[in-house]
Amino acid sequence: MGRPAAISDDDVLDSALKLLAAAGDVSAAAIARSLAVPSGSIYHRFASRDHIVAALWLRTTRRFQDGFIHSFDALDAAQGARRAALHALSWAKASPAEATLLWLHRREDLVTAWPEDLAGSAARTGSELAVALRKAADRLGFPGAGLDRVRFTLIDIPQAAVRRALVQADIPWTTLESLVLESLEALIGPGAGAKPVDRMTA
Amino acid sequence: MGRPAAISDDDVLDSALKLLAAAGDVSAAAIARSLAVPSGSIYHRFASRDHIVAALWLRTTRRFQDGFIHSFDALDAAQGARRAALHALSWAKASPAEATLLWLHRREDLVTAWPEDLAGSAARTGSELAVALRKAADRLGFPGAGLDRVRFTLIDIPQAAVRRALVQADIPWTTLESLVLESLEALIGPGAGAKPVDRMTA
DNA sequence: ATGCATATAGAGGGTGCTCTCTAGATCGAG
DNA sequence: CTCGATCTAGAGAGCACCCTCTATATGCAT
Repeated sequence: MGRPAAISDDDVLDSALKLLAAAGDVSAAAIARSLAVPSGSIYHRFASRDHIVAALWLRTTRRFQDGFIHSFDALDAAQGARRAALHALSWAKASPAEATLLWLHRREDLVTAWPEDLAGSAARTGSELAVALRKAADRLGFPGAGLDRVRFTLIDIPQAAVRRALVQADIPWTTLESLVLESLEALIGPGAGAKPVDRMTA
Repeated sequence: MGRPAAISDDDVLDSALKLLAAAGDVSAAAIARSLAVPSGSIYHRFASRDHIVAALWLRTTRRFQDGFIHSFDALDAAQGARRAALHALSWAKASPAEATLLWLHRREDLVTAWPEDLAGSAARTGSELAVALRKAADRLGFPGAGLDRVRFTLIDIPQAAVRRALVQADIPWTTLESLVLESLEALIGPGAGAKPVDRMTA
């Protein structure tokens, strides 16, 4: 088999995650320092710095998304939606560094040029989410452009709650859960979306 | 008076904003290239790269925040709240690059080390917002910890809508306005916050 | 034991950025 | 016109980082 590896691929990604959450960016050199190996060893596994961060982004996205999509496997659509919305909160609570990576940064800021050989993987991951949302929207009774409403409710608002938690450490998770659930009820609950709120006069 | 300046401070900030929105980060060298002046001229006005980005962040925050806080000057509190929530959308629509700067990046990622001499300015800006929110929360009938609810409704949810618009260009602004207003009505409208939604059984 | 596959080890070339320093240009005041 | 103030002009020192290259170590199969 050859000489055993001193570090694993996941070691590199874990180190990159730690550095990213702390400093806001990563360099291959910093990862190597953090792992106490020469930078050459890093490049033996990953073709470039961008490959490291892209792989980390993919791993993190899939870790979140698997649980998110799985949340829809409830008996009825409404309960699945509630579980999915709250999943972002519980996941972020358990994995704040990964949540920071996904939702406090832009993917294109993390990865300067997305590697060619990971494009397919990224596209597949994106499609999975799109399909799950489309299905959830249909089951909830929001076909067509109603998808925008469902996505805002199940993704954007929960992410906003997570951002708030990451920025303001003293806010109780229960408060955020309530706010997310109340919004959900108003936006995609029974009888929602019928008529918009009466406009302001000015 | 001395030799007239070829570029103004605002020219530097405008250039920095443009580069930031496009590439996700700025260098003093890139700003100099963009303005077609030697980098020395940049450092004649700003002590460091961090001073440039910090000044830009402050200018942008104040531009948004002035309008936001002003929105509360309505006859009744509820209307003021609606105007404030929608202000984020109209401002972002008019200034997408500035909205990108404020809400698609973390301040600490933009500015490596916040300059000492701008700390007071930043603190003052933060306090202004805190005071305005506190006052709005009280007027809306959400004292004490109710502030968290008001902040989520008037800041976090509108920002989530803006992020969605910046990421997904084809979503109609009217859709986002409806979603923001409906959430607002549910979270801080008349009779809101009384009882949380009935919990899921699992 | 020998060979091959697989890793580590570590130096260093090339690049780009931050910031400094000196020289020169351009204005108003007296 | 001369002086002082203010700015541009531009080179370059110092530094970090990306990535490559060669040399060397370690394990399994035969």
